[in-house]
Amino acid sequence: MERSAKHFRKRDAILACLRSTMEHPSAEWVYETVRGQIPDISLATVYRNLSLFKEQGLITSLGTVNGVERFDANTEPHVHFICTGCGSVLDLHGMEVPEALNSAAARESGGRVDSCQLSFAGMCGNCARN
Amino acid sequence: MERSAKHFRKRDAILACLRSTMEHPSAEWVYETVRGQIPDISLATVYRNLSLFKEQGLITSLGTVNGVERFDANTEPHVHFICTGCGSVLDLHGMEVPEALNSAAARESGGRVDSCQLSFAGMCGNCARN
DNA sequence: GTGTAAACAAGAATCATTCACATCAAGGAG
DNA sequence: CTCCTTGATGTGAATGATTCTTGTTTACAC
Repeated sequence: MERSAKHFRKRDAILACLRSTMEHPSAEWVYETVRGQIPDISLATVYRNLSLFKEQGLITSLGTVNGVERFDANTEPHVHFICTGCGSVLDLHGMEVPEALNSAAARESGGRVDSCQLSFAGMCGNCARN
Repeated sequence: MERSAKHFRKRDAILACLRSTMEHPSAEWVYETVRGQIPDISLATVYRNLSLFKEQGLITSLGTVNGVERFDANTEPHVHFICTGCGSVLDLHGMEVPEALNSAAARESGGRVDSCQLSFAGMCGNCARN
């Protein structure tokens, strides 16, 4: 049975927020941003829905940057650059993880490979200048 | 000036512990393990020295697995397999991150690349069977 | 209306990590 | 040897991100 849009107002707003940004945001960032439209949303709702989306495969986690988890609504495999200065995260385009690595990983681990993550860390242009 | 070995007894024990295991351990694991030899070591000392070693480049961090940070005394670039079931981490040998990606990352990010991490996530042989 | 189930808010609880501060050990100067 | 400085440490409190608990609200089915 279809549910009304209103029933999922907040859940949808959280997902829409993630999908409309290139920020690779934290839970806190999503909370602050969604609060602009829906002032009575709570942080627990953001956390609850983020982990739901993650289970459902609608978003992925980049892991933690400076102790806080960062999310990405772009579930296509792609490469990240993480600035250790300011914590910003960029997508790097035009780079593929060679497919051969994936099956080699499955073979070597003796198990099942679900995902793969390639990321570079360093200083972004801004932070490198300071 | 050289310092006596005794002055760094605990610091050295922490580093030795990291170097003698393939566990990719957490701070807690290091604490419990070193405590076998040095019962009066404290968890703060473990944390303190781990972040010191990290600054000095003697160890690297894998990032967090299930909310806890994991360390690796093998600073050679290599690939990891992380089991999302039991949290174990394996080294995958015979895989290189193509060098071309590194310079492409530096170019695209407009900054400086310090490190690179490639990891696969999935279920290890044991966990996949359950 | 009544019942049901999911979504939610608020705040408490948890847990990894860090901090503040007092203490201790080692080495050098006198 | 005694004083002094320096860095390493233990203890316990503090922090901060994340999760849990409980009671409330919402939308829908009957």
